[in-house]
Amino acid sequence: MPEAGVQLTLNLSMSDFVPDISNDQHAVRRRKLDDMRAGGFDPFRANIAPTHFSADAKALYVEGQDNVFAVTVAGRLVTFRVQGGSSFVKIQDQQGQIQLYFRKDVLGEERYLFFKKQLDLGDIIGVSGTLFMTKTGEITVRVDAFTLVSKALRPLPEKWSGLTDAEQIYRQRYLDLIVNTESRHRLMTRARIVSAVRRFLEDRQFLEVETPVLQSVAGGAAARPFQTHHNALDTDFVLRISLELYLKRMLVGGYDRVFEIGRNFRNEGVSRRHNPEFTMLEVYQAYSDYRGMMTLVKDLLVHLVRDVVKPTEPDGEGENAPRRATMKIMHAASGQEIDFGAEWREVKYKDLIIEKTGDPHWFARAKDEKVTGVKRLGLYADPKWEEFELTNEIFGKLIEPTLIQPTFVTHLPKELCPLAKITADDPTTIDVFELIIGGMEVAPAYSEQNDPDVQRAMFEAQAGEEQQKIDHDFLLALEHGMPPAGGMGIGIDRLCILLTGAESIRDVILFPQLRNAASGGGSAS
RNA sequence: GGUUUCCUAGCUCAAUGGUAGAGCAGUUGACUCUUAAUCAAUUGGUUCCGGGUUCGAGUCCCGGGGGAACCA
Repeated sequence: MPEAGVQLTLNLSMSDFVPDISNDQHAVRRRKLDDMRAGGFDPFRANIAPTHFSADAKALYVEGQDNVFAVTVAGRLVTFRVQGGSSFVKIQDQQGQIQLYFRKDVLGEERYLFFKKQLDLGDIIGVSGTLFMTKTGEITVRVDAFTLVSKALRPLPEKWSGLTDAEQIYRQRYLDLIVNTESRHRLMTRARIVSAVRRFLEDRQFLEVETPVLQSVAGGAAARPFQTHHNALDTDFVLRISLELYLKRMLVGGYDRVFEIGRNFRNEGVSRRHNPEFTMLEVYQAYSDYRGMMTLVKDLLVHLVRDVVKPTEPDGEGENAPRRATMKIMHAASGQEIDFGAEWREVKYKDLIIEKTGDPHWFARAKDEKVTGVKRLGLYADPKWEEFELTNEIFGKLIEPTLIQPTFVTHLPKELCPLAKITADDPTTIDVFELIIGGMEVAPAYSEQNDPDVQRAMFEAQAGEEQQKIDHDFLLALEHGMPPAGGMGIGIDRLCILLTGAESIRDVILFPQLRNAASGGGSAS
């Protein structure tokens, strides 16, 4: 065995850098890098100018026109098949993979040997050459020249199984993206969804704005905020839990159609459905109301399914049947297909509760009768809960999870949200809907409360002992007059779970929040 | 926060309480149209960390760390 100490010697000034993992493959790759540098070539100082991404390059090829189209492409080496004097490898870029064909008689002895001996899976290279089709029908670049532009000092995960360890997938997402095609596509779809949402709203004259993350009062939702501190101002801040109150100030300011796509932070549990930081879309439209928002959100989701996700289904029998466009997306948890193309159900909250309890007079029952009723349905009921909480337990546990197809649940009890307008003919409910899809709340929307006096009363009632949590600056804004408006919010992460068929919120967030990794020598106390 | 469960080579996984293995990757060699290329040889281990039981612990027990699922 050669001297490992020599192999690991770095030609860099940061000589006290010690790799956390040192293994044979790492040492071999580092030695190759050292050899290259000793020979006067440093891959980290090299670059090339690609003319095409992989798929675009392949699309250039015209059948029968071998070695006519010249391209320069770049990417990471993901398969490496050396076969004596000729070799097939594949590189991967943002669009996918493309095969490259290296020949000793084209490149010459020296360059071919460099290719064969100094390159490893995971390295990033650029090549120039011409397109041709192999015997087996794969469009391939016949390489005339190549450059190594980045050396991978660590090996890629296994090519067939990919990376399966959930922890490593989240902590080293870049590896997941390199080797797991499904992850790469899912997270790319997320990026496209966000981008399509922006375009959809901009096409309808909505302005995208950015409001503060650091706030004095965390308003617009009921959640525990993260606390932080500004040193120079010597002031405590909280991270926002909602976008709502600042966007409404924009309505007061005369921006009639606004939206923000931004990160919210909630200092609560972490689960398959919850990440401490998550992305929220909120939209406000002056002179609209919750019914206007209903049309908007439905148009938006139909657009996203049809033009971004683009699901297909087999058109005919058999495994090789052609596929046709559909509006159905598989919902793994329920085993059902969600059909975004069908009529969307609209139903009042009260009607769902009455249906579930079988009691047409449920809302007139005394509190102890409601406690009994909830328990009879097999749920836990705490006598200390408010009446609306008892009722909402039925909705949350027994009704919401069963609403798989897109369903607008309207006219929720007014206690559930202090920021919406009271229904004209029913003082116990508000003019809102919650759009439920796949058993999850996807989008709540309101006819926004713009009466400053009613709003103040609602805040005061809700705050109870914690009057200091009332956002008086927001109330001051309302007193200057806010136009009637519809407002709507969509949890982007949950939307992406639905539209990509993901199982967990962590699968649609690039870097989900985890505990600090074990520091290696974790000692027992 | 509770219950269950997982952590072994770079990766994917084996191993009745009894010598820690395989595939891929790597290394060496052969091979000028391969498709998880093939063939031959071969390197590689703090079994998450710390204790304990035992003649003997990857395996059993206790504590800790991290992940996952379910519940709250």
